[in-house]
Amino acid sequence: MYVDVLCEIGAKAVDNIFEYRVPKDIEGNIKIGIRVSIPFGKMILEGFVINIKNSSNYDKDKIKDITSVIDKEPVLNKEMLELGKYMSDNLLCSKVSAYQVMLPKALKAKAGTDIKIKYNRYLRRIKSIEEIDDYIKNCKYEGQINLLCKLKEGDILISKMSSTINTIIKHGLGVVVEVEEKRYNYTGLSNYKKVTLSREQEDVKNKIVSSFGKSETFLLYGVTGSGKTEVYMSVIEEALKEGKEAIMLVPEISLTPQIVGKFISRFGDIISVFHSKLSDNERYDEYRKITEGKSKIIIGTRSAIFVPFNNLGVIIIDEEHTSSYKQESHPRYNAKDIAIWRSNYHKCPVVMGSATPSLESFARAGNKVYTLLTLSKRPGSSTLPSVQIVDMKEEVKKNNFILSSILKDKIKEKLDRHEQVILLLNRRGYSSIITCKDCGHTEKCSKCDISYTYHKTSNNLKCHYCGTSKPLINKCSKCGSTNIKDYGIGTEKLEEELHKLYEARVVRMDIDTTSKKGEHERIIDAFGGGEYDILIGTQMIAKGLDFPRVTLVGVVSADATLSTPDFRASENTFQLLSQVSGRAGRSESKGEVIIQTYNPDHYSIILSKNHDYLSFYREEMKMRKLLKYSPYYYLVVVGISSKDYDLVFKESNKIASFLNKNLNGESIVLGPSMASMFRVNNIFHYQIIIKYRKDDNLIKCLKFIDDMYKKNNKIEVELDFNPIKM
DNA sequence: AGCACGCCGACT
DNA sequence: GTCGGCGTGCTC
Repeated sequence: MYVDVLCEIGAKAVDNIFEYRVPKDIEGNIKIGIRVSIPFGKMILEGFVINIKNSSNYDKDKIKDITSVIDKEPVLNKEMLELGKYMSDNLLCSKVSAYQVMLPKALKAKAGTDIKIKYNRYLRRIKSIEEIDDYIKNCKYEGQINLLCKLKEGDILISKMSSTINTIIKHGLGVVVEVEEKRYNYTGLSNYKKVTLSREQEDVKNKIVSSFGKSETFLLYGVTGSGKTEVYMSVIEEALKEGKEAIMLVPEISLTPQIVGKFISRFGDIISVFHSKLSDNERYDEYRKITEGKSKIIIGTRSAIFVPFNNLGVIIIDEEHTSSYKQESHPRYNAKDIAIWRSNYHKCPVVMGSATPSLESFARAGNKVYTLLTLSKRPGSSTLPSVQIVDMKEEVKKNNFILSSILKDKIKEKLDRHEQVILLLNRRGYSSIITCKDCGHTEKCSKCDISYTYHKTSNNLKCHYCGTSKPLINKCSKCGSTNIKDYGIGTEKLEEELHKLYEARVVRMDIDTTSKKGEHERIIDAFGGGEYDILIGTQMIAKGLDFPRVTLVGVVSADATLSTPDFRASENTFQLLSQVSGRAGRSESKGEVIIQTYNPDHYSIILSKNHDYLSFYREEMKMRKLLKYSPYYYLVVVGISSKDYDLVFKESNKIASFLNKNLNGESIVLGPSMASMFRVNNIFHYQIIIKYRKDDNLIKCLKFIDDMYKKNNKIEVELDFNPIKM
């Protein structure tokens, strides 16, 4: 007996089938989709059995025996094997990576992984920030400085000990603590009551339920607060009644504990939950509940789309417009495409819901590719909040740099009435640019050419791209002047400003305050429970939160999103503003929203004022048509990167001229141009953008390029179909 | 990914 | 003369 094995190594050069012989005594244990241990060169690796056969064409003297069979039952079923094939053919990703991404870490092919980690070790600070800074001043080792700067920000997860860590401990600056990663249990909301659906909700539900057994994609366009979650739950209930299973994707579960709470209250323990903060063990536990048939519903982020249900009844994708459904690293898949593939396989409907659908989805609904369903009313008495736009150009003249007069007054008014306020500022840290007033030099990360962000809490300069930190400098690194000024407002500075202006209890929520597990929920619960008056945060506060006592939402700067170098900047701005506006006035009291901007005439801002999605859609579609962007054209980004600057430049041009010659006349090849983050971690990035409608040569050409550079390990070529960030 | 093979600079 | 730098290519 012989087998085709896909080995664990992700490198492109090894992403091929290797043939092995199966010793007689373990033949009975071999199944397709099972993991095996194999000798590979001088190593012992793991791999997936992709095929079983009786003979082999490979040189009889060179073929080796399988070492052992790892699993009792296959980790990949027939559907997963087919899906992996589809992914590697269509995304041009490596075959192994397609399979690995479907599995929890405990079931991935990876020699030496024994998922039994019960404790995590952290390095914890035991001296004050000032004392650490003093030590850094006399320290000349970059590794220590970087680590100490991180230590000032909080505990550091340690994967293995190093001399750097030992030195820090020896000097009494930190200690190693072992923390048990507790099971992350969601408790159901005790006060949750199943509500009766409105007429409109009932209609929508019936349309979805009547498509059970068919592969159909619905776009559920429902204004914020129109009760999409209730519809999802009753659809899932119907699927369960038919003995089927359901997948529900959400943008980021720790952002939406309230939704999870509702589900658990209604459906109990037949739910598995997947989110980014689960430990490997916890994820494996949740996964096993599914493979053992104990779970019928999975609620989770992107990767939950792969769970091996055998009798899938419905797939729901909430907030379908969010970028998190697209994976931004190696198998660059979009969970929405996987959902549609699985819906074809299982003959079940897909429901994508949003108050501000992506232009792509809404256009498909217009072309009847998706079926449009609408929820236009907010059930009960709550109404959409009133939105006011403030021109910050005028406010600056009055010396109001952070908060406008009107926003200041409104905050005061709400505080006096003991109501709550949410302030959104899509930029973390204290200030975003550190500039020398004498020579104009801006402090930038030495590896990435990105301006440092100053974090006052830890007194660090931090590169938001590569994550390295160094202490704040007090003189210009170019001319030595001490005349240094910081510009730009981040959440930390906003917090400080609020403390100056009001006697209020303020809580800040951004990556820097929520990196610890469970911290997210703690802040949300504490704010919801009235322990704070003002919640400030980055866009992570915009999604899915529901606080009845919030009557004012302030957008401190709508321009941060609008000015990103991305053709979706307007769309993202409109979505963010609409979404954050929906946080105000979730109950009887009418909510108010104040948007501060330097671009008060921009259509994405004006139209969000009236919650006018349809006008925004029409306006933005005109731009997309004019500029030949999605959804009128499909996009592929060919990313070319290398440590060698000259080589990237040369090869990028080669690739571009090859594409120009070989693609059909209708496709547009742009570039090569420097990527928006040209140098990150000392690697240079170029990109070529291809816009196309239909091009039979496209996949062939890209596959050719991909194969060609598989052999070249000096240069990395990465293909991104329908990119979200550019 | 890891390891061997192979071709050029600085040392006991 | 050799030791060792890491560039290149292979692994069923």
